[in-house]
Amino acid sequence: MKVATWNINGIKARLETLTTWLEETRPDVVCLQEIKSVDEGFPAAPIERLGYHVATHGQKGFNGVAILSKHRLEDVSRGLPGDPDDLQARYVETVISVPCGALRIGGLYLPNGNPIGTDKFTYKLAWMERLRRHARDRLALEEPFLLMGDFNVIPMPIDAKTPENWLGDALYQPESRAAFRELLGLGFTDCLRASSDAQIFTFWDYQAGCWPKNEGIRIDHVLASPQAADRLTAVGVDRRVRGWDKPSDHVPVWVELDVEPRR
DNA sequence: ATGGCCGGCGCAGCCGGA
Repeated sequence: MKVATWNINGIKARLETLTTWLEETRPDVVCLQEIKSVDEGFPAAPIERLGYHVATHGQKGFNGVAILSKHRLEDVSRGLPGDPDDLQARYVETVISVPCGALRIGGLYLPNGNPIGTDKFTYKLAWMERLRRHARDRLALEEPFLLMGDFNVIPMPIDAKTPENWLGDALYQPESRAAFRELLGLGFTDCLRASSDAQIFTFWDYQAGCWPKNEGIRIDHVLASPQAADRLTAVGVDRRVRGWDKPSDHVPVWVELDVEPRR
């Protein structure tokens, strides 16, 4: 089973890019971030025609997440628990039936947090604390669980081509990185880093020729619970998609899991 | 050459992004 995450930076601007990629790579499940659409405005029909069920959690203008799945979506929940006053659409979770049982998937769009020293950064850290609590509760279920999406955190110096350029940025603050490490410390595996020590990026800014110069960062992550990590068979980043016409500034990150029953 | 983008909203130019 192939499960992917992709910050598509606007579903309406990226629909053709998305359907082309879906037809080429045929993932079973896709978590999307930054759909920048309300639920009613999400172009579900062309995606459903490719065999996907669609669950959205959108808002007007920006943010917004979605899950696409070839398998029926069960128990879809929208929003990250812990703050009823938080109206930003950044988290969606679902359960999918697979041969070995249930696979739980949480798709997230973690706040950017820039500029530091403002309420935006405070919001980022508060959101990460809510995520830690929620993730802890989910891990207690001891089931295969993937927590994936645009984390807006550069975990380590190797995860940026030029880390010194990010020293004043919310994505690379000690507090942001520590909160990400705390998540891992709960028992998650950072799937990409577990599979390779290489420098691999998932985002290249549109500005300043970042893509041709390969001035990238790794901020899109797939975290696996122990029960999911135990079934991990492959990890990849679809880097080539950044070179397509009208690309998102992020590229898809995916994992493959063996979901067959064990004796 | 020392600056260079993009999407949404809505129809100009600002907001938000990373």
